[in-house]
Amino acid sequence: MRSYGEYCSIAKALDVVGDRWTLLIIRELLIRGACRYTDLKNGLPGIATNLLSDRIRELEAAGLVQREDAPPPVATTLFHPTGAARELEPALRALGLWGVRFMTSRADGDEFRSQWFTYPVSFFLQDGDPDGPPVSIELQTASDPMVIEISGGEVHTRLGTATAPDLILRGEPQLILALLSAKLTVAEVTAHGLEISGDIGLLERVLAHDVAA
Amino acid sequence: MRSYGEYCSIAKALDVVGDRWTLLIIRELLIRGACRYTDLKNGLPGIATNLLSDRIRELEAAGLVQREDAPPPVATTLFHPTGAARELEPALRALGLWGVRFMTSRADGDEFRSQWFTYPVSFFLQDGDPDGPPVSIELQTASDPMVIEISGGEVHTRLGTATAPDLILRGEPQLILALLSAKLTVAEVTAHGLEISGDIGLLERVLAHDVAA
DNA sequence: CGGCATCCTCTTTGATACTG
DNA sequence: CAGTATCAAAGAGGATGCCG
Repeated sequence: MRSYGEYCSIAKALDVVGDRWTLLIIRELLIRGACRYTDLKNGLPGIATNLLSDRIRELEAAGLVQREDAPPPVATTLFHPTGAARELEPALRALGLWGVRFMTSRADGDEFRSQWFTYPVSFFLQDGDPDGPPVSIELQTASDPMVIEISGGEVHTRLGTATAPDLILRGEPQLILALLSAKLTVAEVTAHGLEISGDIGLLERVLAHDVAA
Repeated sequence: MRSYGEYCSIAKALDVVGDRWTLLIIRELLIRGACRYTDLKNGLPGIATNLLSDRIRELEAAGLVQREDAPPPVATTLFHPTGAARELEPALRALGLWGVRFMTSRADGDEFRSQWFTYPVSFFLQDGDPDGPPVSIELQTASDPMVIEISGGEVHTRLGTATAPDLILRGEPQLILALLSAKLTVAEVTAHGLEISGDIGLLERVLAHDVAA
């Protein structure tokens, strides 16, 4: 990217991460941790492969990505986010929170990946009963399954399935999001086709009732 | 900007403000409030005038800017930031804080405008003595003069001069920044050419000693 | 298959000149 | 003051080829 040539910390930050796709690459690396090239490509639908390779190299040069030629059994290149990249998390969180306003409907053709639930979950869910038992919620969409684990006051997410989820939400991501953000009620999302099975009362424990969004 | 086509709030945010120059236009509007076209152009050195006019129109369409054809005596168009634009402030703050790491030296040819001090001042200064008397610090660089006003626990900045500043800092912005961020001492910045006059002890009151940057 | 590089087309940006 | 108009240069997108 061509520098803005401004002695301003916002402009300097954008000199490094303001290029198209760059912040989304950081998003994938922060959500998923070290990724293979193919993981990144899958998490960034629409990116041209030459652009991805260019951006990775630029991020390496800027010290935001570290490349590791992993030996067998991995036998592939892993791209790690560095500390400087992790320090961008507050900026990504702030942008993501601001962008929630555009998520009420899903544009035709918009791609979706389960891991993108990570930020919204962190915005909208909290453990309302830190002393309660550990519970898990499985999210099933057209993308990979994902699990929200609530335990001891902490809310975590990961790709994968739960062995015995306490609650399963199955359907369109925008319905799951409407439910988690309390924009729609259980009755409403069910009417729109979301399949809910398990301990519905669990939602009371995790829904944050004080989000400024 | 071409949409990323991803159902992710970060991608959606970048669909709106991810274009080159867009966040910097928001920066100017948030720092200065309603601006004339010429103010924006002056605060965005390097932008092509056709791009500025394009971006303003896009921001208007997105509901981040409101145009006002001010009647006399102003007799010019004013561009106001909307509430949605103001809600981007946390994102700009986070990016600006991250970008402070690139401010230790000033690249050759980097432009500077006094109002860009606003965010760094908010990062690094605080009123350590909320019950103390109101004081003001005037910053004099090659750009317009600027005033930091400390009073009742609050720190404010504005373009302009103070009638009787308690402290004047005059010299290169990177030296002022090094002083405010406590990267260099008074003795060091003075040795590098910063002219300091007035109540130096005042710095003790305002330097935040606990910034995570 | 994973990690690119090349080629080509199309879009966006930048620089400058000009206008009501 | 607040833009348009024009044109060259850079960047993005898409397809495909290559090599371990």
